Amino acid sequence: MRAAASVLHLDLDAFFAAVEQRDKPSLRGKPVVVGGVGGRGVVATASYEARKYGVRSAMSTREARARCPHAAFLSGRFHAYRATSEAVMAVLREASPLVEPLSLDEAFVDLERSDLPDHEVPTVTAYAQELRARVSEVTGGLTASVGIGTSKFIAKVASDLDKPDGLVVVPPGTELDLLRPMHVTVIPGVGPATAERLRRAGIHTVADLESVSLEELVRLVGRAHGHGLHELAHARDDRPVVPERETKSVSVEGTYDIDLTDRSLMAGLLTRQAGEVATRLRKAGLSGRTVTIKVRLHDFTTLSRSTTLPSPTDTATTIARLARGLLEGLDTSGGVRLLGVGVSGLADWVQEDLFGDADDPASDGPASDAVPEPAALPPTARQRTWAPGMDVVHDELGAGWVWGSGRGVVTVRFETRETPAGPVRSFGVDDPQLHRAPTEEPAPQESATEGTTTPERAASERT
DNA sequence: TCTGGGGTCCTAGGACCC
DNA sequence: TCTGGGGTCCTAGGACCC
Repeated sequence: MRAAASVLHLDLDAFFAAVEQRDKPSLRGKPVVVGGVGGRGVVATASYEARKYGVRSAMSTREARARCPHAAFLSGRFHAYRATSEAVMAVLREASPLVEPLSLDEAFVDLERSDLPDHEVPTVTAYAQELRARVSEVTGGLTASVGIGTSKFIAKVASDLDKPDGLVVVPPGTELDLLRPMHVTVIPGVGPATAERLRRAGIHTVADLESVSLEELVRLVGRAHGHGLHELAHARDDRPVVPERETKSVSVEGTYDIDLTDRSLMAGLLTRQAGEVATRLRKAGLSGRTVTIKVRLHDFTTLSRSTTLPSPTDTATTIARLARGLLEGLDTSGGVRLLGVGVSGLADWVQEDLFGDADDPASDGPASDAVPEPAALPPTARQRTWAPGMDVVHDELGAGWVWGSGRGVVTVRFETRETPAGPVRSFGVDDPQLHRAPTEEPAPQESATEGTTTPERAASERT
């Protein structure tokens, strides 16, 4: 904890929803929900208009629809969020070279490294107001909530106190007065499980926590967590603002609207995910030794299996083969709702594949999952390279599942016919080995409230 | 038809080495 | 032959965060 209030935390208000409202004037002043729009989607961000109806982050989209049926449900445009986020981070970096982004919409700024004459409360307050104005300027009117305090913990708590569009400075020396009446869940790291353990021990507020001895706390929640909680409960926090963190793992996962039971389908999906992981590893100049798969069963029990190579890889075929091998040891007969592949144990160097695949612990199974480049797209079709598996294929207006065990390039054709009842959508595939079915979701880039195609209509029509 | 996706960190047990 | 630590690496699961 510092002597001066020189740690700033900035949080963009309802960020994803705010970007959508900025870019689509028709959404301003209306409830907007950004998140997964499929059958098993959850809410990432709800605009303040939607929050009035009880819509919250992490709530299932199904429930959000029930609470606020007239909201616009959007699946998100991450390139727009990233671009806006980068503009904000650039503003913060003008203020201080020490900026630590926590996510697209949040960052810490170390004001000790700014050119402020001092860090007295009036000085940092005026400075933060300037910063908020700059953020609004470069983002086309987005608002941010800011907290300033003597540590990361206090700054973060402060930014939460006056949302949205607020600014709170916690004067040095008043930290415990602020924290003591608050519920233990204000402390980062205290989630539902820890809160429940503490509750059973009669600990509800930070003041309660403050009076618990370190030994008791370690007994309750474990060594590392206990020490951390003990410090934060006394408002002691010396964590520095660190601008860059090393990546520890890279992973891709997906939850499917319908539980998977077909093992070859699962193998195909893992293969595709492995390809995405490999691509991202290479882009980042990374490779890793440990390949992990994640499998969530129909009843939500989550399993992981991992294997470690003698040397790092960034090769799609190797990651895919290991992932498929790990799946083989699992009983998935009850159905699988989520599959994922990750690589950890990262090295920032890429080594030539000196040993070929001979050293792989799981060198059985097919290795050919090379994927050809897709051809140029005709206007009414989407051409997809195909590995065994399942995929959502979409154009601007509709979407459908396509799955199969064939390989190669498949063309999916979309047609719109005008009828007295309105436009009718259809789609078909040119490979008899592939099957198709409509999904419950509209095309990912479309708002559900603006879609013109119902799943039923898509299902009833085919070429 | 409750419950995303991409991460981080911690714990605990077993293998193995000295 | 029995007793014993400590340290490191690996695996699996869980809590948490945004």
